[in-house]
Parts: sequence; structure tokens; C-alpha cells
Amino acid sequence: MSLSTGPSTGPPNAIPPDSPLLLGLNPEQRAAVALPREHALILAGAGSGKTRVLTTRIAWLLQTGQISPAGVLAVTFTNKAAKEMLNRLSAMLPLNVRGMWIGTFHGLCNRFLRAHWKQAQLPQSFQILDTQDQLSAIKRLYKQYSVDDERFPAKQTQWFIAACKEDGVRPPDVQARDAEARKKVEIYQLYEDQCQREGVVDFGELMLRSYELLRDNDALREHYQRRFGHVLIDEFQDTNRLQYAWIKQLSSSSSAVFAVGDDDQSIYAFRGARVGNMADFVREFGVRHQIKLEQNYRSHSHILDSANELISHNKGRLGKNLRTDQGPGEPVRVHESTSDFAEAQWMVEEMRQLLRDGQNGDGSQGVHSRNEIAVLYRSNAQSRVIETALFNAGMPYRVYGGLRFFERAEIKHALAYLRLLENPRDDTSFMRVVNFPPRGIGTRSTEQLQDAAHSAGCALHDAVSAVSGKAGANLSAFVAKLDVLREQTHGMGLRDIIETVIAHSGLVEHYQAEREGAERVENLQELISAAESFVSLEGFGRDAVALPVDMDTGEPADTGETLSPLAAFLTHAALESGENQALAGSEAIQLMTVHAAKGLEFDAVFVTGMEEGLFPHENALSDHQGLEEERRLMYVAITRARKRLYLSHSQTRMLHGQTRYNIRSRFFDELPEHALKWLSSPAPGLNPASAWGPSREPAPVSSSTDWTAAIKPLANASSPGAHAWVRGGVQVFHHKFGEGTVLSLEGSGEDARAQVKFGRHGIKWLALSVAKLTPI
DNA sequence: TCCAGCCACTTTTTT
DNA sequence: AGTGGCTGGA
Repeated sequence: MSLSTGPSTGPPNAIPPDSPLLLGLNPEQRAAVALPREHALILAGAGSGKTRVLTTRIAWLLQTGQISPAGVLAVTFTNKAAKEMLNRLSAMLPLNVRGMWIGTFHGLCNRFLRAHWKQAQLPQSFQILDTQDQLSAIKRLYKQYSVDDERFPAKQTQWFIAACKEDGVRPPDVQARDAEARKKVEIYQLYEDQCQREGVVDFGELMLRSYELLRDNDALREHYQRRFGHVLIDEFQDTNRLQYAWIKQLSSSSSAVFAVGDDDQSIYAFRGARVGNMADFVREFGVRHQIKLEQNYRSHSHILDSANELISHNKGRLGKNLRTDQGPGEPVRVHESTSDFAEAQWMVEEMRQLLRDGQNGDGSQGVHSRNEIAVLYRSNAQSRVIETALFNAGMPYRVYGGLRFFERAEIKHALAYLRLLENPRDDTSFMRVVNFPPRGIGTRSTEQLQDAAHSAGCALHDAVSAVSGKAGANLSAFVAKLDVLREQTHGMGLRDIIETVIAHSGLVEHYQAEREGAERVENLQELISAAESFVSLEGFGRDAVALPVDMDTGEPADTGETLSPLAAFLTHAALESGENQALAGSEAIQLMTVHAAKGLEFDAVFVTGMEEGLFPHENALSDHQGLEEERRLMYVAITRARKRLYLSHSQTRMLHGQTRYNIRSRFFDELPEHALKWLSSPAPGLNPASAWGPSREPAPVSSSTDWTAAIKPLANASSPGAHAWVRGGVQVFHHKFGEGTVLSLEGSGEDARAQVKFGRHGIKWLALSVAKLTPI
């Protein structure tokens, strides 16, 4: 580390190193916070005080007068992280949030495009399509142009478009080799035209349009480069190609990019994240300062040893080893159960014990609050059994994930009405509510309307007069209703607008008549409250999404073109989909996927379903990269725990309505034996398979291949009769695929299938009644 | 046009 | 198992 030298630009580094801001930081953290004005990469391990360093860095830059608030650009991925940063910052110094650019990638791009909507060739009040909206827009387009949904599934097209945009690729730039690829590109182009015509942008477009505007408009780019002396990025390992390119546009020789990330916690490759951006950043920006934060303030060393050992099995890491001053603590407990049901049962018992010990003041042994216990799983489907067990035990719990507030159907409907007031051209919203609540406008009518709009090249809203007969009358009535509402709400405050629109939409009456509609009506009420609190949001929260910004001062521009409160609120709804679940703060066991747990920490953590095919997930097993990402995911799971960590696997598990027989995860074999405590059979030992002897013949015992493990014979009638010898871990021969290893089984009788890993042919699912498998 | 029943799907997710 | 989307009959 070379830290003693002063910066080549900006004020001298003559700031007293004993500034109160730096107190309590370890040497590496201090070094990071007080770095000179140069590009830097901070490799921040789990629990190493990453957010603290990031926020203290900003506070330090401001307090020492090295930069003014308008010169700071700080980017995160989630609204939660952005809020956290702002909260911590304002706790450190009196904060002038005006003109400070702290937010999510998409939030900041939105802000940028609102400020420069003309140059970006967008309507001022452009609306944002979320993932649902985008899919329905594509489906609408499919109908219009008679695209075969069988050959080009809309979901895949959506994925394709998103992936293109994440790579910064417009339709003309796509490399299309065959006819099928050319068709996809054609659809992509049609989709783009449709969005542009309707005045809407999807999430990818927010980023891409911002990037292109910066790239192509020299004056604008230079302005922002001059303005942002410091660019700080959180979770850098999660950035995609486009985000990286965007950062490049915003930085110049006079600015400093401060990237914080952890390559070992990169778990979002499936949505375009490129860990490689870290290495690229070092190379392309000529990064001289790389600081590793390896001091962990979260976990005891048995837990950290496990994490370190596991992740050491990955190749091509930037290299990092967590350490702690806390003692070894308790061993990592490993548990095996016979079924997912039994696993859940066992967990409930263990939780009870933990909480009992915590209450008795038994010090280190227990956990004092249910909030401090988390159950992590690889896939959402696993939560059900656990929920049932917790429910039956009367143990309060909270499940994260699932529908967010602004994604609920009733809310989307209400928002669609509101969006149509703001922008009648928004055909996605038009289609969503044209017949909701039902008003006699069926498929037939809308098809006529769509055809009319298509041939006239106008919006659905403007084509109603072209439809004749009863259908035309109904459509006209609907449009008239919208127009009246628009007139009626003109000049109203946000709350009143929303209240009026909900009242006249017929949504409340519709849901009131429904059996399960009460909650939906409540949610509509909640939307009104949400609007109220949005209005009362002071300063940053609203400015961030709403106001155009003066290019020179960074202050909100008084252009007389201020975005309407309604448009601002709609943007807010699209960019911040709301809390995952209410009940926050209540005393409850926390249930979530490992992905959702990233960034969180708990006293006690249960990682469940540690089985081959589940964790690591079968879909990730085919390639090396996939497996390494699974391992990083496991690393994230382990490092969530402060004091106690449980790793649990089960011999059988209900999945998609069928019992599957799984062998335990290979990750167990990558953990340090000294840190583990086996709560149940298999007995401890480096090779648990040996507990059942070395037999390999059609016997109820596994092979001794290193990563496979022993599976007990299943004492039940559902095991696949004639193929009873086919078990997890057994070596088999297939006439076509050659030698392989059975990974897992599912189904029974005629339906029994085995998942087999073959050397050259990869992993296959084989129906036992068809495939001729012989034991080796 | 609407609703009921059938079929296919099922890793992870933020904006 | 559970859900969401689609088809076909009323």
C-alpha cells in the first residue's frame, strides 16, 4: 500500500489523521477512507465494515473540504443500500442533500434523463416499465405482428432484450448468425419502436439511454465529468457491462473512482453481473491503490475458517482471507435428517432451545431475539415446509421475498389508471385496465382497436373512434371516462388525484364483491397513504426522482417544466417497488433465500437443504462457472452468521409434488473438519462413507468418490422396485453415455427417474423404465 | 364475454 | 404441490 504520498491534484493531503471521523477505524479502513484523489479498488470482505468505509469516505471528503456535496456521485444497487448510506452520512455530519447524487444506478439514470429529457429524445413525463409491464408489452407486440410464441417465447425475448441492453447493444449491433437470431433482432427493434412511440422506458433503457447520451454528447459528458470529482460505487462485483461503461463515461482524468466490492460475493452473474469488471477496472483505470479489508467484525473464527476454506476451492479469485479477533466460538453444527419435514421439525426444536438459553441469560449459548435467527435456503419452494413447522409450533416468522407492494395486481391496476392520466399513449396501461373491472370490452373489441391503432399508427387511446358498433361505443365510454377524470383531477393535490381516480375506476366496488377482496381494498387505501407520505417526503427522497437539475449548479432547475407530482409519484412507484413485507420489526424468525440474505447478519443462521441438486443447484452443475457461483453463494450464506451456524441436509425432500432422494452437498467436503460438529449420523470422519464399509456392489451404500456421500437405504415402499439398486452416489453404465454417477432420484415405479452425471455427456435425467442402466 | 377447468411450469432478483 | 396462463364451452 502506498498511502503516504499526497494527491497530485486537489487540496494537499495535510489533514490531521486524527480527525474524529477516523477514530475507531482499523488501519486498512483508515487508509481507504483517507486515500488521495485517485482511482482505488477496495476489496471488502464480508463483515469488514464496507458500508462504513464508503460513507466515512464521503463524509471525510466533505468535511475536509476536498469536495462539495454537488461533486459527489455515489451509486448503489438497491434503494435500501442508498438509504442506509444517506442515513449514516447524515449521522456523521450536517448534510446538505441538495445536489448530492447518491442513489441507485437506475434512480440516478432516471434523474439524469429527467433533467435532459429533450436531448434524450424522451417525453418529459416518460414512464417506466417494470418487468411485468415489459412482458405484457412484448406480448402485445406479438399479437400485433403475429409472432409465434411457441418458437419465440415472450419470456425468452424479454430476457434477450434485457441481456442486449445490459451489454449496451442496440438492434443494429446484434450479431445475428441465423434466421432465428435475425427474427429475434427484428422483434427487439419492433419493441424499441413501440416503447419510443408510447413514451415508456424499461429498466435497461434507463441505463442504456443515459450511457448513450453521455457518450454522444460531448458538452454534457464533460460537464458531468468536471462536476463529479469523486465517484463511489458499492457492490462493484455486481455491475454489468453497461454499468461499467456508464461509470467510465462519468469519470475523467481529474476524477477519482472509488470502487468497493468483493469478488467472493458475486452471486448475480445470472442477471448480467460481471466480476471481471473488477480486474478490468484495475487495468483500464490504472488503479494504483488496492486495499483489502480482511478484518471481520461479525463472526467467530470457526465460522470464518469454514468460509475461507470453502471459498479457497474457487479459482481465479482476487485473493482474500477473512480474520477475526473474536475467539473460535462454537463449532459449525452439521445435521442430517431423513426428510425435509423432519429437518424443519428439528430446526424448530433447536430454535426453541436457542431462545430458551438466550432468555435464561445463559450468555453466549443462546439467542435473545427471534429476529436474530435466520433460516436460509437456496430456492423459494423450500420455505413452505419450514413455514408449516413454524406455524404449527406457534413460532412467529417472517418470509422475505415474493410480491412487493407496488407489484400487487390491484396496485398495478390503480397505477395504470393514473399513468393514463399522465400519458394517454401508454398502451400497456391502457390494455391493463380497458376491461378491468369488466365493462364488456373483450378480446374481440380490443383486437379491433389494436388493428385500428396499428393501421393508423397511433395510440389505442386515439383509435377508439375508428371502431364501430357496440364495441366502439364501449371503448369510447372508457376513453371518455379517462378524459373526464383527467379534467376533474386537474390542479388537484396528489392525494386527491389518487383518491378520485380510485373512487371512479370501479376497482373498489369490484374487489368488495370478491370473496378474497378485502385485502385488496385495504391495499388501495394504502396506496393513498403512500401518496401522502410521498408528498411529505422532504428534500432528497423526492428530488432524487423528480426534479430536473441545473447543469451548472446541480441545484434543481427552475425551468418552469417541473415534473408533475403525479408523474413523480409514478416514477417512484416504478423505481422503488416497496417493502417486501409489512410486519417489519416484529419479533419473528427470518426466512429468506441466500440471495436475499446478502448484506444481512444474524446471531444464528440455519442453512437448509444442503444437498446435491439443490445447493449446489442442479441447473448450475453443468459448467464450472455455475458451480463456482454456487460456492460463492454458500460463502455468502456462511458469512451471515455471527455466533452460530447450522448446516443441514436431508435424505429425502418433496419437490414439485414428488419425493426426491438427494445426496448431501459436496460443499461439506470443502469445509475444515476441525470447525465442524456432526450432530447426527453420518459419524464424523474425513470420509463419512466409510461408516458403512467399502462395498460398492448393488448394495445400499455409496461409492467412495470424493464428493459423493453415503445414502442410507430407504426403508419405504416407494423406492423404485426393480431399480432399487440405483441410489445417489452409485456408479452406473449406460450404453450410450458410458460411465456415470447417480446424483439424485425422483418419482417412483414407472415414473422413476435418475439424474446421472456422465463424464463427457454431462448431467442427464434418465427414466429408469426406459434407460438401460447397469451397476459398475 | 366470461368463467371454469386443464396444462405446463418450477433457481437465484433488483431496478 | 401450487400457480399462472390459456382454451373451450356456456
